[in-house]
Amino acid sequence: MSAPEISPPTARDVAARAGVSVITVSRVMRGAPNVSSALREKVRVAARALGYRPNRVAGALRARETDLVAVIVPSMSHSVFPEVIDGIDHGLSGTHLRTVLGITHYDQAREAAILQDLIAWNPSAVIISGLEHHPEVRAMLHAASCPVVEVMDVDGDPIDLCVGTSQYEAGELMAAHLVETGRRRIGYVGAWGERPDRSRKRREAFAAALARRGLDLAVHIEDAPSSLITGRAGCAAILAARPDLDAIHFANDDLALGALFHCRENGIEVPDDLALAGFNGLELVEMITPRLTTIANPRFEMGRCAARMLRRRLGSFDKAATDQPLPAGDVWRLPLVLDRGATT
Amino acid sequence: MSAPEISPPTARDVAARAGVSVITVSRVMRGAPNVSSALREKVRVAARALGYRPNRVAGALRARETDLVAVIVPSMSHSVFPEVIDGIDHGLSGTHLRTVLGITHYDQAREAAILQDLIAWNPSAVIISGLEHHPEVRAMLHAASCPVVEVMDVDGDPIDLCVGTSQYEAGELMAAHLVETGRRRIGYVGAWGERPDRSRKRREAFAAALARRGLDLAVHIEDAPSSLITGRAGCAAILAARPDLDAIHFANDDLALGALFHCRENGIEVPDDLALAGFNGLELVEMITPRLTTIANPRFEMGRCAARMLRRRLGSFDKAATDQPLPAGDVWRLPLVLDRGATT
DNA sequence: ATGAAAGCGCTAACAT
DNA sequence: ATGTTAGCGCTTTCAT
Repeated sequence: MSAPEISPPTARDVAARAGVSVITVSRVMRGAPNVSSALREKVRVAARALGYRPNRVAGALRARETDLVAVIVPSMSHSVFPEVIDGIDHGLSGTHLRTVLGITHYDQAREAAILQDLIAWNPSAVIISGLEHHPEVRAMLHAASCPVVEVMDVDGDPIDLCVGTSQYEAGELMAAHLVETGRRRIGYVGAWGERPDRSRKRREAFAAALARRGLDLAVHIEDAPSSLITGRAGCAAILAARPDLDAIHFANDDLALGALFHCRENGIEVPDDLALAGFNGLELVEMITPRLTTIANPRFEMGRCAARMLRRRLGSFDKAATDQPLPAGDVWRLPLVLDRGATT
Repeated sequence: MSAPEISPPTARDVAARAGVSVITVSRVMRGAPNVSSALREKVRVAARALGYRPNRVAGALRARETDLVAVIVPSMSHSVFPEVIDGIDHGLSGTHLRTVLGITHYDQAREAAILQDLIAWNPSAVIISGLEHHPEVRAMLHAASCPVVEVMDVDGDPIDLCVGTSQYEAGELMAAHLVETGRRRIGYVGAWGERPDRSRKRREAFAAALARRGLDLAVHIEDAPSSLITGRAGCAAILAARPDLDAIHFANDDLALGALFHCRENGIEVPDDLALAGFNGLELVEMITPRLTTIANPRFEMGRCAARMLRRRLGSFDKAATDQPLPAGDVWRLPLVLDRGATT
């Protein structure tokens, strides 16, 4: 509280103590070449004695290199984006790169404001969720003087780097599976204006794939954020309109799981009366009985790949890791895996 | 790729265009007083024309105020910490404060390294999970020239600010509930060396409260990270040793949920044969049948309060929000709410 | 291999 | 109300 507010030691203090110039301190601290081991050692001793840590803000200003990675995601309230962030953090470990977080809450205006604010930090990279952005956001990303990774989705026109899965592939995969296992009266339940846009892409691909097979799709979109409760409500709603359905595909696993509760409470046998299918491949979905059908979306891996892609671009494979050969190209499409669950 | 790498406009450029001095530009951009509306307008026009955004790194260096909040959490792989971060982000909105993230993976050495790295950014505040830290971490936090909030737990000796719930209270609450509802042969299942330490505190309080009632506690700790799978395994293991148990308290809801699957698969009636109790109050636990007993831990709210506490300390209630009166004191203990679930 | 000088882009402190 | 000067702490550039 009433601490004397002592300011931390600077490179000058270390230089004075070690009897060298500030620039030598700078070189030693950065591990730069051209310092004799004698001086190197003197500086190390002095720095340790004073508890010196280089001020990253000053270094960043002068070197025009902040080592900050702006990570912009739409939400933290389901496990998808935290897992992506976890993957990013994992992929960034061993570098000095640090994640600065922005949460848009699926609000494009907010996304623009956050990006603007983060870009003012002169980040070393931007990782942003999705390929669909407000024109202003696209413009800012294009103008950014750092690498940009768009993560999650590969169906579109990336600004720079991109890693994700194909939403179209997901929709087709699920349509093929449900039809192959004999379903013909198929519904789809989404939530909250289909945020993120990826869910709309999946639905459209799903509907198109069914159409190609001569089937149509009953669609119901709940006007509420995606959650178990919303899934339960959505399931009830679509069945009220179409009690004959033999399969429902949900925008994600949370909704599908909520639907499972509706079915349990109403004596609907899953998957015999009704198949339930989600998207994401959450751990829970793979444990619950009956197991739901889903598509495993590699969330952690997408984050990890985004980080590795950045490091490749930034040339920051300082520590090890260069041994693992990275894929070539600026768009990495990761595989989706169908989990048939109990629907066979 | 081969972009001309044009450097963004600076305050000088704006000043030149507006025919004023740089300091006037600075004052206008910060909304500082003592600028005539005529100049203010000129600067605004010039700034907009050039697409000028003040460089936050330079501003931070000079003003010795970064507006970065170092947020250090142990994990992103279950929903607890993402929700805390969501709360922090919410509580920080309307300020220029930005979250810089560090994930320790429950590794104290890593925690120290991350903190050291983040402190070198001269953050405006540190929010860190838990009260138990490596001595080196405690020392760094004490030496930090910014406010520090320890979040999650209030049972201990806070360094500065603190907001969380009482783990001891949680343990006692659950013991009282299980005993009141007639259980007498009680077990406890934890995971992974009881990380975070809070789970150990809860277990100890739980055991002590049972002891006061003349009951002892069968304890089993799985050596694996907390997850549904681990909960299922832990439940099986403790029942193998103690098939007579009539209640098991798990370190968290994930474990308890996994246990529920074990019970289902083995014809154990919950809660009639065996009561299952967790901790956290996850949405899912409140929907599943039978509903598990749990204690709602206000994760989002803890994050939000941490941010509000900081803003109080930093005096950054710039926009509105001052109307909501903040609690006094530097330690906020938030309430825990028992959710009896199906165990009555 | 080492250092001196200059300056990154901004804002505090001090004029006027 | 406006500007001038200085300098945050570091690293680039250019000597030596």
